[in-house]
Amino acid sequence: MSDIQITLPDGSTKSVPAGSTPIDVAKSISPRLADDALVARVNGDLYDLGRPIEADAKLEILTPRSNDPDALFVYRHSTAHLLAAAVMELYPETKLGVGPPIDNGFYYDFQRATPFTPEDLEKIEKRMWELQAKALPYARIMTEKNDGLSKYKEDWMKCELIQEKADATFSEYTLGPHFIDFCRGPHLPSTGKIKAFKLLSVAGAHWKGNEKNPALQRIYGTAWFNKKDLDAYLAKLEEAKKRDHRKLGQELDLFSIQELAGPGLIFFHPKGGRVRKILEDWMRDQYLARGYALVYTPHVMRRDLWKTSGHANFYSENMFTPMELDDAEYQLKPMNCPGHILIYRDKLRSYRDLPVRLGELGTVYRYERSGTMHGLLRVRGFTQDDAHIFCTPEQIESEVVNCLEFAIDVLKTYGFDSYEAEVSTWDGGASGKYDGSADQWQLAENALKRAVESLNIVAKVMPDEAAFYGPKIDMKLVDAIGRKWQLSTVQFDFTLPRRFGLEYIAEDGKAHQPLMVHRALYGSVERFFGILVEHYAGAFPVWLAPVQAVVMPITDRQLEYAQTVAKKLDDAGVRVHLDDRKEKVNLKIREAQLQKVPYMLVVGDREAAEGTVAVRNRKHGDQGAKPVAQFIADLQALVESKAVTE
RNA sequence: GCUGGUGUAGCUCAGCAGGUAGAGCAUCUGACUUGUAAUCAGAAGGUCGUCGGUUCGAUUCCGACCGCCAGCUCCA
Repeated sequence: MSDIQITLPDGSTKSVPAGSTPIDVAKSISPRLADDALVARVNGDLYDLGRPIEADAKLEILTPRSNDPDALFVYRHSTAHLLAAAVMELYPETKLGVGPPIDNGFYYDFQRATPFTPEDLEKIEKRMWELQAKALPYARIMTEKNDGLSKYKEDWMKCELIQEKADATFSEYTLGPHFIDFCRGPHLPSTGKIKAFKLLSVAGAHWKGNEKNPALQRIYGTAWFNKKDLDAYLAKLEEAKKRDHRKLGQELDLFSIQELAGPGLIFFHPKGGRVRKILEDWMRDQYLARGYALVYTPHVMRRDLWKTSGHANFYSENMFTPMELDDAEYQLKPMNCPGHILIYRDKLRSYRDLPVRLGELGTVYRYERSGTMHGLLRVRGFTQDDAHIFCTPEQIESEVVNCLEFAIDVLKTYGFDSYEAEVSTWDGGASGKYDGSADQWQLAENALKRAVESLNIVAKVMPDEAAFYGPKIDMKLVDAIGRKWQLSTVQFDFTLPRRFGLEYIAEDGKAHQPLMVHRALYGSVERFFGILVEHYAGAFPVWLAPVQAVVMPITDRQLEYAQTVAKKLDDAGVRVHLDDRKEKVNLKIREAQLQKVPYMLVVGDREAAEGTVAVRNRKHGDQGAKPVAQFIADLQALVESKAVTE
């Protein structure tokens, strides 16, 4: 048998007989490596440790310490198989769907007449650990397609997959005596390598994600290389639960959703309203400072308008149904763009007028399917910080740059340090599903890419992810606990200017069609508000806090002094509340802490005599006494700098 | 919309193998004048999501609907 050359990651080579497996090589390097090995990467492809290598190759042995996302994926995929094997032992009549790894874990889809209960999950998890302890091998078997189909005749979903995806010969993996799965692999050598996992939930799903297909039961789980990582992840889930804006929204009395009014419709309470005003004022001021004009457009408009814009056609399932009025049909607006377009079109525009930037905090109504609403994040009525820019081809690059700078400013202002950008482009026109000319797409996509470059933004290009009416760039922020949220979007639109026949008179004296850019930076004010609540866990920075300070007299002897303190703060523009109840300070402090008020100002006889307040900060506790004027000045400095620490 | 779960006082929750409900907090009243995370006592508060069915009798069992939750699908 001839030898082959194996090149290792450090550049060294090893000569081994052809047909050697990665685990053979690992053993020859060190027993410990062989022991830790999970999976191999051979010339960039993932291989089972026991799969022979036939020719010269680059080899990398992946272990938990490799910190390699592919290794974790294989690990989670194998855990999904472990789940399925346990289910098949306990409930042999179950039909198997698919079981892929996902971010943080895995799932497996099953079809079974009776639903899995939480108790079933416990039973399954217990069985999984039993199979884990047996260190069962994941064995790879090669099968002829025809044999495979008859082997899986009991499992219609697997047959469908084999029909669609399998080559003439395909791989399968067994795990124990009761489980075999059509699967590309690779997998861990044995269940003994799986050290930390937990089943999390069972939820409905449809075969191939199509709701016309049969409903399946999906069991979700999470899996990690070790218990510490698992515990850290579970702690993160707990933390996310604590930050849930729906829970905090109620506890902090920020907003509510009323059953009598309908789902997906938000009521901002006084405290939430106070914060929202700050967000809105900031945004409107920025619009004016950055050369946008503020406009207001109606909430209902004739259906004819929505026919012209095309929304009555391609967007109708997202619109509230029309209402009859004076023999005409009217419809609530799902978008602000047609309104802004009507303002643009209301007079003849010269190239000298461009760019025209029309901005509005426009409340739109969209029909969302009943099961899809989620707190403030997914609603039926929401307010976009929406602007439309009409410009010449020469202007688009600088307009895009301005939008992106603005978007980054939003992130910085609200305390988000990290973000990601995605440029979504078309397919080059191959499918015909995109509107607009190749010239337009090229112009716009180049402008987006150049803008991103000039600002040193790292952006992923997403081919064939554009809207049908134009390319776009989306910004995603990363919050305090590492979650990503889609926020700002800047989108070109080649369709609406044509549909509405928009024009400007250029230097050549002829009418040209302007380019149009949609852009929303908060996205939706409601949604952004929700993201802020979760990011700050309800403890808004001082400049955003609905109540910035609570004055707490210790006894009613200091009531009068407390009132003068509160008045001074109020006069200085501080959002202050006077807690003049006949209650103990301990209680007042506790409640203010729970309400996450940044400053508690205790006033007793000493403070009254000295003209001071005893400052307690929600995070740092007792800060000692300060003259009232000093406290005001300090707080104003925090507000002025929009500080996120206090 | 689909699958599964769920819905008891303002909030968090207990209870009921079918005999019209209970706690803590909040609210109200009274007492306590209190120094950095809950003072004490009393009172009041619910057509047990809605409608219908079974039953002598339903908050409890059954059905439909509505809302909420976890997902699917979709998306700002």
